[in-house]
Amino acid sequence: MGEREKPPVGRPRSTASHQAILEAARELLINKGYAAMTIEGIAAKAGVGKQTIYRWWPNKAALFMELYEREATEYVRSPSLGSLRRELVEQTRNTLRFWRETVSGQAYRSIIAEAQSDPQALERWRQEFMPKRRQYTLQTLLRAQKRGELRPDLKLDVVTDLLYGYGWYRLLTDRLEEDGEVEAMVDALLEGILSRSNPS
Amino acid sequence: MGEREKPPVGRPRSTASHQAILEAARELLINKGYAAMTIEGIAAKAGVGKQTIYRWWPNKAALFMELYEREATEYVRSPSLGSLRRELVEQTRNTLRFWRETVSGQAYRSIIAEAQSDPQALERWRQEFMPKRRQYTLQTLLRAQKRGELRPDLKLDVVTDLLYGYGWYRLLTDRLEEDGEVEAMVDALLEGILSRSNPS
Amino acid sequence: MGEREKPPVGRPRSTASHQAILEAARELLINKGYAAMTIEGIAAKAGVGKQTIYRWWPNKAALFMELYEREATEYVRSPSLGSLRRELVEQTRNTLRFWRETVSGQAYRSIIAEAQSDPQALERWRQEFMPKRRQYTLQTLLRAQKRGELRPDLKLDVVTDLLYGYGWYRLLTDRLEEDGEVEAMVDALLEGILSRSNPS
Amino acid sequence: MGEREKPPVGRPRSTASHQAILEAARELLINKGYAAMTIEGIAAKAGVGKQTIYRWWPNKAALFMELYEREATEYVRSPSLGSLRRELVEQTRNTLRFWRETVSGQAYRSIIAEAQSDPQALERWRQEFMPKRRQYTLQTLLRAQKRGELRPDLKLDVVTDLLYGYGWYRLLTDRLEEDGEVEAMVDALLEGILSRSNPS
DNA sequence: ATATAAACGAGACGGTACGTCGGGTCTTTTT
DNA sequence: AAAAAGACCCGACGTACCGTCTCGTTTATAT
Repeated sequence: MGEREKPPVGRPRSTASHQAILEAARELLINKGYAAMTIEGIAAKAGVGKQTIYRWWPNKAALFMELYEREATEYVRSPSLGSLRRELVEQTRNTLRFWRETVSGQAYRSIIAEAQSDPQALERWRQEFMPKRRQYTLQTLLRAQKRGELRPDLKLDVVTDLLYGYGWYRLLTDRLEEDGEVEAMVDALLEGILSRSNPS
Repeated sequence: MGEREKPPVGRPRSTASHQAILEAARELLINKGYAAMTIEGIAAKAGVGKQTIYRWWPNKAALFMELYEREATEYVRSPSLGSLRRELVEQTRNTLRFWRETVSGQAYRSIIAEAQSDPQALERWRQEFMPKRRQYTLQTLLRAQKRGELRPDLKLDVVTDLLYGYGWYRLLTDRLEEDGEVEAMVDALLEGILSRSNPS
Repeated sequence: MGEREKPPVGRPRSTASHQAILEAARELLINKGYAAMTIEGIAAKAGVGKQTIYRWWPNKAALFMELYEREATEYVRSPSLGSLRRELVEQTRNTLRFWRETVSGQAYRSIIAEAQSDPQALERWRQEFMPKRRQYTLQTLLRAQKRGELRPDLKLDVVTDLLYGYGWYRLLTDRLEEDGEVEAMVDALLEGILSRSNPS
Repeated sequence: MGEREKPPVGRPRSTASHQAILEAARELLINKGYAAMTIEGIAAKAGVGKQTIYRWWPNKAALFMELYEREATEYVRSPSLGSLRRELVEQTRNTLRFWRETVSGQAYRSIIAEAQSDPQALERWRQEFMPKRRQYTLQTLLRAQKRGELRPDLKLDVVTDLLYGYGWYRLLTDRLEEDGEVEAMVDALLEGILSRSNPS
């Protein structure tokens, strides 16, 4: 009945190498930046054969996704704070802060960049990676909708696109510094930009 | 008083080569995609020395900006259509269509990608390139604000970030196909997402 | 006591590539001449990455020394022919013939030429290459000296310089054709040029 | 009847440029060595267009011959010193010293080298340049032969080859330093290398 | 104990593109 | 007509990584 996992034969994967590779990649990224973070360099720094990297990750992007996942969950959550406004502000600011303060934020830029010239990578990423990230925002919106705070006909995916797009745009144009604009953005989105006296 | 332009000495820049380079780059991009569009390849196809390319453009990104500018202006404008809603919908859809239908759209993705690993390129780009693009959206918003359609306290830059972010996000996740979501997005932005009966 | 050869690690050197490189170099030299025999061309013809050449030879000169050594030993020896006169004539004519008839002779000119603008190459060459070549002449002279044919106070290195210099001079001025002058040269060297009736 | 030199039309050759080119070439040779002495570099240093160099000299070798000729005549002569032995020793040592102490000696190595890959240059050089150089040695030998010092059947060209070959060999293997070997060489050549008691 | 299997480090391999350098030519304006 | 300036095409340079491919070695399970 239940799937039978036949126990693996042969030498098991070396956790030491696994760790060394991720650590070397991380350091290279911090110290030299993305361009200088080559597979060749990672292998050398980690004291590992190149093949060992290629055995476990198909490319750099995949390697970085692993780095990213490890750090992201600590920063970005979907907490209940009572008010949707506060929740969205908090969530957006946390995301920008995460990108600003950790290596993985930089990696994220790199992953996005790399996906632009590699359709397969982009597809894989859209399938496996993005939904996990978008769910936090979607959950928040969904809760609010259930509370009756949101217009019932609203397409939540579109709103998520707006919120995510805003974040990406600031990330990719390197404008992650803390300013008051996140509140203004959330306010515009919640209330709309039209003047109430003159609904179009 | 008046600037004195001393006439240039030496062989003048060859417009033929200039054109040939841009054309070769364009064709390579169309046929083989961004990754295959190498400086080496462009030079060969254009019948030009590599040095001639390096003499006039510091890198591929710069070369593509020139390509992009040429095509973009035909697609994206800031027309007066009476209603802000119609203008924003039109503008956003035109932008997505431009990216979808022309080579330059693909190039745009590449430029964004490349800028992520080259801070100088990004800076240059933010200075020289982005304002020219953003102005179309800003003008539209400004006109509406003058007509009294928009809340007077609104930060137009924040709204532009939202609109531009939305576009980028769809571009970079390869979701440029025509769907009804642009209208929904503009509607959410104009009217806000909160239910009216229950303003937060 | 016995030397401990630690077994080599990693992929072993490919003899096929080694051979292909030498063969390609040889053919290019024959067909197109020295100037056209570029590293780039050799790599292409041999179906080999450029790096593979640079990994094993520091420059073209080194590559050719290997070619040269292979052919030279068949032509130039230090045979015992009974008479020193016959031995020197034979040896000198064989050398000129070798240079005249084989590709390596032409290469030799090129190596000499290249060494003139590369002090390190010259030094390496003097250390590793020249002694092997000079030994054939030196052995011949040494045998004769032991037989008592030569003046016992003679500096054999100086005589070798004279003989080798003569050969080089004819090589480098492109006068390798067979003529009677080798015998005359050896005769002058053996007997001296002074008239016996009037020793200076 | 008499040849009519039609007066030159247009801007006359600039002696300033001519001098500047030679001087720049000389300095580059001294300071950076032959490899770094490029046409490009000479033009830049002399403040001259490359074309101006190509207009007057077909290649680097020709340019250096001009440099060489200027200096050589001061060092190497064919003086009468009474004894052939003294004359040959003096002449050979002067030649080596000239090559060792002046820039032109280095240039000579370069010219020889360059001629190896340029048959036309070699031919031109053998016709125009070498006879002028060889005559000093030939004159010395001829005087001695007339005095009856030399074996009357001797081919003087062969002896000149030996002497010149010896010099070239030391030049090209970078062994120009003063040692006692020149005397030993001349002695071997004059007296022969065979032991008198046992003529072969 | 001994086979079998997989992962490992090391490093050579065929390639592709890089960015630079210099050669020799061509095209301007200036002298 | 010659000069300076400098852009042009060309081709080779030596380097950096890519992703793949042997090797000999190590570390497990299966017999």
